Amino acid sequence: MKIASWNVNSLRVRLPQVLRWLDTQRPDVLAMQETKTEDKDFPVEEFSAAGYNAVCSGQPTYNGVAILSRDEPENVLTALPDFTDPQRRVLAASIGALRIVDLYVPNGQSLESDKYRYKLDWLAQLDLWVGELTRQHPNLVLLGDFNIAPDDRDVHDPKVWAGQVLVSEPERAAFRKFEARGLKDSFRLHEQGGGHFSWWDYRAAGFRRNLGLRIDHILLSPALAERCASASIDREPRGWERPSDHAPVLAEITLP
DNA sequence: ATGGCCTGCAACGCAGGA
Repeated sequence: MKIASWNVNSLRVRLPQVLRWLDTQRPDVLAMQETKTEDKDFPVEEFSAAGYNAVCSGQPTYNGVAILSRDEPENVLTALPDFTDPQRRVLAASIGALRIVDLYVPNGQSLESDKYRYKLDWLAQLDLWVGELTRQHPNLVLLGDFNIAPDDRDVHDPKVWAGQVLVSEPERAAFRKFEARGLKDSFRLHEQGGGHFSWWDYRAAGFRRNLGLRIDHILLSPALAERCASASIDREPRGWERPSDHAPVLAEITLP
């Protein structure tokens, strides 16, 4: 079972790349973020022709999440429970034996911004839900753009980034709470070194110089972490013409 | 070289991202 997450930064612009990537990698599940596409405009038929079911939760201009899967998605949820929010950032679906929860965590903008407060509140509400999810679903996958670099190995220049949004201590503490609930960062099951990133700034030749952050993650419940055969970041699409600023991240799980 | 880009919407600049 190959599971992937990709912040595509506009599905309208990136559809050809997503189709190309699906054709190459053939993941069983692809969770996308920042589709920036209303549900009525979602390219269901293009994905169907590629062999994928699709569920989506979008809005104009901003945010938007979607899950593609080879098997039929069931029990779809499109919001954090008990959290009123017009922003489309959450999509959950059961696919085969797995509960998939696709997240586009708020960016936060800066520590002084109202958007940072919103991010921390959002993460606190998510944590409450994750508590329920871990009890209800032994095969839980929590994945997406977390907009958090969990530790300094995940930052190209920790001194430059110290204390800034995406690396600040309250955000990292929120990430550790998911781990305290038993979820495992699949990438770190297989790689302990630094210098592995999932996002690079469009400016300053960030990708060429590997000035990036690892902020896209696939978290696995203990039962799935035991069966995680590999985890990786596919840098290739970041090198394509007109790329997303994020790379797809992958985890392979050997189901019985 | 200490700043550099991209997207959508609208309207010919802005907000937002990270």
